[in-house]
Amino acid sequence: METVGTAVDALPRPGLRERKKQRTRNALVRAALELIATRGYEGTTVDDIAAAADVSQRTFFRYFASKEEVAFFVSRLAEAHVLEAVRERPPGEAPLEVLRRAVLDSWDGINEAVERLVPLELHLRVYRMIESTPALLAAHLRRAAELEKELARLVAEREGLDVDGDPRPRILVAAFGGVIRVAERRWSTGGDVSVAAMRELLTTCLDHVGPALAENWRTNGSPVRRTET
Amino acid sequence: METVGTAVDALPRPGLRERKKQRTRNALVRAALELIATRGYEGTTVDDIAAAADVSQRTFFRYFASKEEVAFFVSRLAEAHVLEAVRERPPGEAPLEVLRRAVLDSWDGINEAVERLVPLELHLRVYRMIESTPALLAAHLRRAAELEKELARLVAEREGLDVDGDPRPRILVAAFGGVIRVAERRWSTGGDVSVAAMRELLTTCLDHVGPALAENWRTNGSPVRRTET
DNA sequence: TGGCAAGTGTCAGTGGCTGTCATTAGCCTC
DNA sequence: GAGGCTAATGACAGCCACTGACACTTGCCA
Repeated sequence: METVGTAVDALPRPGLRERKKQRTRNALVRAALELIATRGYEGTTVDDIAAAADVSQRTFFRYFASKEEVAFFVSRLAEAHVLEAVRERPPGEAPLEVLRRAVLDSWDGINEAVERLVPLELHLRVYRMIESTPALLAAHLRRAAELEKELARLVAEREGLDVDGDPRPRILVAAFGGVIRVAERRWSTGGDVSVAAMRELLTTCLDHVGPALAENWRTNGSPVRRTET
Repeated sequence: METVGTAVDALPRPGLRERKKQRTRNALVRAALELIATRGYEGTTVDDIAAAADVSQRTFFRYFASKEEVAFFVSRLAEAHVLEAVRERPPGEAPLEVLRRAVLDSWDGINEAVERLVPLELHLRVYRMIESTPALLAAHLRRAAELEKELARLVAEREGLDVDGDPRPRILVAAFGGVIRVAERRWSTGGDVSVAAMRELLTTCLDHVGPALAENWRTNGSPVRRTET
C-alpha cells in the first residue's frame, strides 16, 4: 500500500478500493461529529456511529483506534497545517514571531480544508463538546502537549539550542500554547463564531504574550491595550 | 496531623468505622501503586488491585471513581499543598514570585505528607508510568490544566484583574506550568531522584521563566548549557 | 439490646475495544 | 474474462472498566 491515511500525490488514480475507503472514512467522521454534536460524547455509542455510517462496529475500529480519535479528526487536520507553516518560516525570524505568523498565516487554509470535510459550524459544536467533556478535554490537552513538544523541538532547532538542555524553547511554547487555548476557549464560548472573529481573537491574544510576563501589571494602563514591552 | 485523606477537624475522634475506611483506602492506594509501578497501568486490572487489597471490585469503585483516580492520589495531595501555599502568600508580592515561592516553600511539606502514605521511591516509579502511559499522561495534563485554571484565578484576584477579561494571568500561569512540567520530566528521567535534586531542578528552571520570553536568545550568554547538535 | 444506616459483596448488564475466522469484493495476471 | 490473490468487512466471542440493584454484614447510638 502506498499512501496510508492522508492524500499525498494524487497522480496515480485512487482506484475504486481506495475511493471506497475514503468514502467510508468520511461517512464515519461526518456521522460521528453529527451525533456527538447533538447527543454528546458519552451519549453516542460507537455502535450508533457505525450504524449511521452503515458499517459494523468492528469496521469503525479499523478506521479509528478509539472513539476519541474520530472526535479529533478535524483538530488533527489543523495541527498538521500549523506544523507545516512553522517549518516553512524563514530562518532568522524571532521564535515568537515564527509561531504567531505560522498560526495566523495558515488560518485561512485550515478553515478551507475543514470546510471541505464538514461544515465549520458542526466543528464548532463538536469543539464545545470537547471543552465540556472531561474525557475529551483530557485527550485534547494531551494532543496539545504533543504538538507543543514538536513546536519546542522546531524552535530549538531554529535557534541552535538543545531542546533538552535549555528550558527556554519549552517555556516559550508553553506560554504560546496557553494563549492559543485562551483564544480557542473564547471563540467557542463567545457569540461571534465566524472565522474572522477567531482570527481577531488570536491576533489580540498573541499580542499579549510578551507583556504578560512583565511584572507590575497594576501600574500598567489598560489591561488589554498595552503597547511595547 | 494524623488525618491524611480529607483534611478537616479531627477533634472528634475518627471512630472505628472511619478508621476502617481509612485503612481500606490506604490499602487500595498502596496495592494500586505497587501493582501499577511493577506491571504497568494497562497491565494492572482493577480486579488485581481489589484482590491485593482484599476487597471486591465494586468496593474499589466506591472509593475511587476510576482506575485513573487511584493513580493520581499522590499528585492530588501535592496539588492541594501548593494551592494552599499560594493562598497564603502575602499580598503585593509579584505574581511569578508568588508561584515560585509557593512551590518551593511547600516542597518539603509535600514530600513529608507523601512519605507518610507511600515510599517516595514508589511514587517516582508511578510517576514514570504516568509519563509513559498515554491514558495517564492525558489525565495528568487535564489535572494540570485544572490546577492552572485555579492558579490563574488566584493570581488575577491578587492583582485585581478579571481573569476572563485579561489574558495575562492565564499566560503567566501557562508559562509557569510549562516550567513545572519540564522540571518534573527531568526529575523523573534523571539519575538523581532525591528530594533535594528536585528542589534544585525546580529552582533552576524557575529562574528561566523571565528570560525565556525575551527574544534573541542567541546573543545571550546561555543560562543553562550551550550545546551544539 | 435492638433498630438504623453505612459499608460491602454478588450479580447482571452496558459500552469500549480486540482477536479470530469466514466471506466478500477490488485488483491483477494470464 | 476467468481465476487467484489479498485487502476490506462482518459476525462472533471475549476482556475489562464501570454502574445499578439488592441482599447482607457491621459499626453506631438511643
